Amino acid sequence: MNRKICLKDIAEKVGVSTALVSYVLNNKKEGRIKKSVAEKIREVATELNYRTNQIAKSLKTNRTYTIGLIVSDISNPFSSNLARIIEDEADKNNYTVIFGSFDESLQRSDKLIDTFLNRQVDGLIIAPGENATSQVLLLMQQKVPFVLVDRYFPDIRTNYVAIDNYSAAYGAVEHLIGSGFKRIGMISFETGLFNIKERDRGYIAAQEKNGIEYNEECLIKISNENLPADVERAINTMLQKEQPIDALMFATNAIATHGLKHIKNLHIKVPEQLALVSFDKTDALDLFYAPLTCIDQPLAEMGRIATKILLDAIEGSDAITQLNLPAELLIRSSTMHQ
Amino acid sequence: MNRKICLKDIAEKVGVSTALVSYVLNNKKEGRIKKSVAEKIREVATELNYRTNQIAKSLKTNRTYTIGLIVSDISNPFSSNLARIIEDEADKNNYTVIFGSFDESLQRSDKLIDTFLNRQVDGLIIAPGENATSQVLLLMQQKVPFVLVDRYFPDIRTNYVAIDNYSAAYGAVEHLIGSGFKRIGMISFETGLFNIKERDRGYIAAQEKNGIEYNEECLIKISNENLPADVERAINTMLQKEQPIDALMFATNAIATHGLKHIKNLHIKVPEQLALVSFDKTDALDLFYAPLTCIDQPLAEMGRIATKILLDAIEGSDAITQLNLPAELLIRSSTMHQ
DNA sequence: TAATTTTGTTTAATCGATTAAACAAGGACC
DNA sequence: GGTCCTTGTTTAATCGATTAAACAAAATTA
Repeated sequence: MNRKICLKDIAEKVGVSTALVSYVLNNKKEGRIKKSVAEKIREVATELNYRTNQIAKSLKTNRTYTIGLIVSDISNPFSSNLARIIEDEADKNNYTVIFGSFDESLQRSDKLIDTFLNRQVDGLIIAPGENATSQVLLLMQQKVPFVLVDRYFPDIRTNYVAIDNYSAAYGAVEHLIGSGFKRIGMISFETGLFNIKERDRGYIAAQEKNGIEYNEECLIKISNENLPADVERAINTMLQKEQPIDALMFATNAIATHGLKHIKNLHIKVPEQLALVSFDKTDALDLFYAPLTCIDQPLAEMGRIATKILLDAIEGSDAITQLNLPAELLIRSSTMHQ
Repeated sequence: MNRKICLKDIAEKVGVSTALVSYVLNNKKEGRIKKSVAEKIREVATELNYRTNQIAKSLKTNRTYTIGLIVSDISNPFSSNLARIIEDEADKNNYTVIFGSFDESLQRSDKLIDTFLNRQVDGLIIAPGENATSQVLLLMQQKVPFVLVDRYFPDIRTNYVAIDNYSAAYGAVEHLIGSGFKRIGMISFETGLFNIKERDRGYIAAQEKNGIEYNEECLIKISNENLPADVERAINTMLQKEQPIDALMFATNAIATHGLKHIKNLHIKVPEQLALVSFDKTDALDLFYAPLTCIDQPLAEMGRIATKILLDAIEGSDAITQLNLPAELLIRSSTMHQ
């Protein structure tokens, strides 16, 4: 790259000190600086095409106006949509976002946090993985401003914005039961993640509450590693029981996407043979032959609020905000008898 | 945040100069430093939980190990998938990615470039918008390392990685013609973007080459602003002609997604009444009742190569690499007569 | 007129690293 | 014993900003 123009270049050209240039370009000491000089400085700055070196500025001011976004996979539509909201909200406040995906690996998220802190981000927005409690505790101890989104730890007092997963699942199952479905399956993750466990719990509770005996075989927890194969196997299992399921719930959009591909291949009629509900809302769910009834998380709100909370924390607030927003159940063809 | 540990803290605790600490932690002057001292320094660094201040380091070394990714919308699956590839590739080389979406606004992309350059990114990966030529020329003039992806300008000699859009569209149309479809429509963007215009050109050329007279009414170019409404209108128009189309091609995944929703609502049989082809490959296209024949761009390759080219440029290479990769036509139900 | 205030600007320290160059002490060589 | 290397470490400049404090000159007040 070309040698860059710095304050000194402007200062020399105008014949003043760098301090004065800095004051002018930052609009400080407004009343004190002679108008003609200020004008001249601004003129020369534009003429030389001056560009603030944020790195130098950050070193001195101890603020990078950067926030780090850590998610499991930025290419998951949930994450990329969230990223977009956060980007916009950050931008409004002159922040820039750096991001990283940890693929549910504790080691990778450790490394990401480390990298981002080295880069002196002003704060972090994290959708933490399983077993990330020690990570989070460390951040608290180091007094790093951060907020968790989507996923959180009920036992740790941190900022977080998420939905009420229990109620969301509960509501979805009640809707299924109300629509006449009786043998409701669910594919979920074998995980310690609280948000997922809450979905499981809601699924179970709604059935018990409505006099449906909870059948262990109907809640299949798969691993993230072999997602596609595990989903297929789970569906096959639940359909091949002597009492096959008549409704199926997907705990996440990733499970749903693979589940739908399989169900499609099996030429199963939805909802006649099998009703379906999924968490999240994606284009893929819309375009399935029976558009899916889904639990639509208020992504825009989550992203906006999370960013807001983080920026407040960065500004020094030590309030802790914990928010469980309601998710909306969008009822569509996949659970409606014709 | 807590006061941070810096080199000086380690130096004082060990009783040496900061220079020595820096040498040790960066593994420089290997042979020269007494082993016991080096060990002690490393020990104290861990003990104090030292964290390099990358900002300070960057200021001195003039390298941030950051690359800026500028796309129209990070939440578009094409962009987020690309972002993920770039992230992984960057990470392998110890780079971090900052991103920004410009929503096809020239002004916003100008601002993003400005912000990123102020932050001293080492280089940029850009999927540039319409009329961005002056932007790009400016980057060249300032000798900023950058590479364009997906979109590029044929008249400007820059690094780029994209597909061969003309051939991709041409091939898709030939496939349609070969499958017996005769009145092929296309919904594209009214834009100056070369990659889109190439798709249009391929669409037209393939028909002419195969003795199908090109009908202007069958290529409808919409605007990005009212995409959903425009897509619906375009489809209606092409279906309501006295000679309705029997096949339709979507120029991008965004057009396709909205188009499919509409076609679904119209209960059109695919491919019996209307065959469909789309650029890009997304889950949504897979889950449509007739999985879409699509032009699958080699995203992973594009992302990897683009990153590689950029890193080379950052390292000082002034080679210009221009790559048009072939895209694969995935033939699926939406164009196959039963 | 002297003291004080205001206006306009500069000086110089600082942020936390890196790194060329200087320096000191010990060992090898003639 | 003097010269020259080696080895091991420190000094000090530097990156490009910010900003408290100092300073000088002009204007106001007493």
